[in-house]
Amino acid sequence: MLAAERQALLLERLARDGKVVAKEIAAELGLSDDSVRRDLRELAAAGRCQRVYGGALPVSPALAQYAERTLVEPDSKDRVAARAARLIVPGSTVILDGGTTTLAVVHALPPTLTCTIITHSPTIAAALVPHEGVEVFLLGGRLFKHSAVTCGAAAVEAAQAITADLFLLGVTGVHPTAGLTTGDVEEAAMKRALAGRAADTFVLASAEKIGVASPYRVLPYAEIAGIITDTTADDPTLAELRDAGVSILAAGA
Amino acid sequence: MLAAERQALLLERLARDGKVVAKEIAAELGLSDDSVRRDLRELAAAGRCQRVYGGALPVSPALAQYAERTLVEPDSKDRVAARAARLIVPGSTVILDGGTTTLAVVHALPPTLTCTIITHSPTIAAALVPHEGVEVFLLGGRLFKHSAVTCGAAAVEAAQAITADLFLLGVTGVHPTAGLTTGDVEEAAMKRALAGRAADTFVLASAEKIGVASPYRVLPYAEIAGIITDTTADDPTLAELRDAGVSILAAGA
DNA sequence: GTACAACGTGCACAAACATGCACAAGTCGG
DNA sequence: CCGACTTGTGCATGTTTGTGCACGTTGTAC
Repeated sequence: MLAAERQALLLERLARDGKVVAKEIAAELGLSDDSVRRDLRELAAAGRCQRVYGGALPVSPALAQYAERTLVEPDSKDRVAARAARLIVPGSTVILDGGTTTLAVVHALPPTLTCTIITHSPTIAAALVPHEGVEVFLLGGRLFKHSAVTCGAAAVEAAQAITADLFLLGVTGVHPTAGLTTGDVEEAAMKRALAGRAADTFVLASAEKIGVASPYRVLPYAEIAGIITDTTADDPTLAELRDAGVSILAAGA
Repeated sequence: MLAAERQALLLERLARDGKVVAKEIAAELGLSDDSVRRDLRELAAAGRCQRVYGGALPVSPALAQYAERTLVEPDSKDRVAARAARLIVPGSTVILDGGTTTLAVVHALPPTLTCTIITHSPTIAAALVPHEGVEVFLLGGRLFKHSAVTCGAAAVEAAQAITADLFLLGVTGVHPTAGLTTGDVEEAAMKRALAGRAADTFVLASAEKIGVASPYRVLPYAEIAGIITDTTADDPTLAELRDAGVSILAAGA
């Protein structure tokens, strides 16, 4: 096993789990603890991870926070994300929205996947670094502290320059009459702009978002290709949507 | 379970529940009360929580950062970063380069600082999220995996749209004849473009970078306002640079 | 004021660590 | 084609660091 290969794997684990325990990895890969420690030391020197007693943590505490959260409660988000990840065809160009659900999509990606991912979330971009085969394009603009994504006029303008096959859209509410909604007007505009740049838009909405309405409308149902949700049997809201002609992709448990 | 991981979890609980009871956490995580108490003591010493009889309470996030730095002995990067942070005038617009040294600058910023920071590093952007008073503008473009910053034509173009008072530039080598250098040609071009957008450019170079030459030239000495480094007495290279008219800012220990 | 819980400290043990060394694989120049 | 050199890996060494227990002390509650 090559050193570079090993280090790439370490970074990947770091991004996925939010931590790496030296001894565990060594046992798993069948090599000495020393080699793993050496690698972690090098990565830390290069500023790509933070060395701690017993293993290593990601550089950005913000990332660790997210990783920790998803680790503690492996919830419906992960199931939805796994289903969404399967929509990404090798070689295609995909726009990834910001948010914890789309971040989970990154963690669900096969490590060997080759594609182009466009995003307006620095967090998503940072999480994609270990994925060697993924070309990442970051949309610039003013950073909105609330959700840590770029929004506003500059970001919308930057979006106009790109075209993609698929847009994975995160929302905070999916409601039969209110439609697809989110909590910030600028974010809504940005999501709308991104939807306009992709051939197909799929909405990622775990069960707790179904039937919920947030203040700002993002898109009409006519402009999306489908909603990915974890199937909690017969949700009445879901049935209502399906009757209205919205395509539902169930993410099995 | 890693010690750092445990402490992160404690902080998370602290933020979520507003308090932590030592005994409860110990039982929940299946470790001794002592370890939890030790962790809480350390966190309290670092100013990240307030120790009380039976557990701990959160402390205002604004105070936390200051205290944290006083305990941990600053390495040369931190000293350089702290000196650089003092160059940032409230209300000004600053371009922050990518890299571990500039990331250290973010950590060295006073929590109450109000300014605008432009960066091409998603990591820097994410780290700035907690700084309420800092307006963050992220430059979009292709993400370079090696150093996790945006580079290339699109990023350079995005840079043309902005203007700043100050640019804090990170390099991998400062050499008397080779000049200011870095390890990637695209990165060098991006750094050059950023330097062109700021009134003043200061180079951040901790001691181990002085006298080192990397493959690609970034800027001639004539175009920078000065170099910030930690003063390791009389480095011959440093003297040579000073003789050549380069302004040196010493970051005291 | 007494009882009990929480606390800090010292100590011993174990785990993780850095370092030096030896060996194998690969590279380069002769 | 061969030998000197470099590089990476694993092992053995001594050192550092974290952990849990025992003990005496301090704070809180009744």
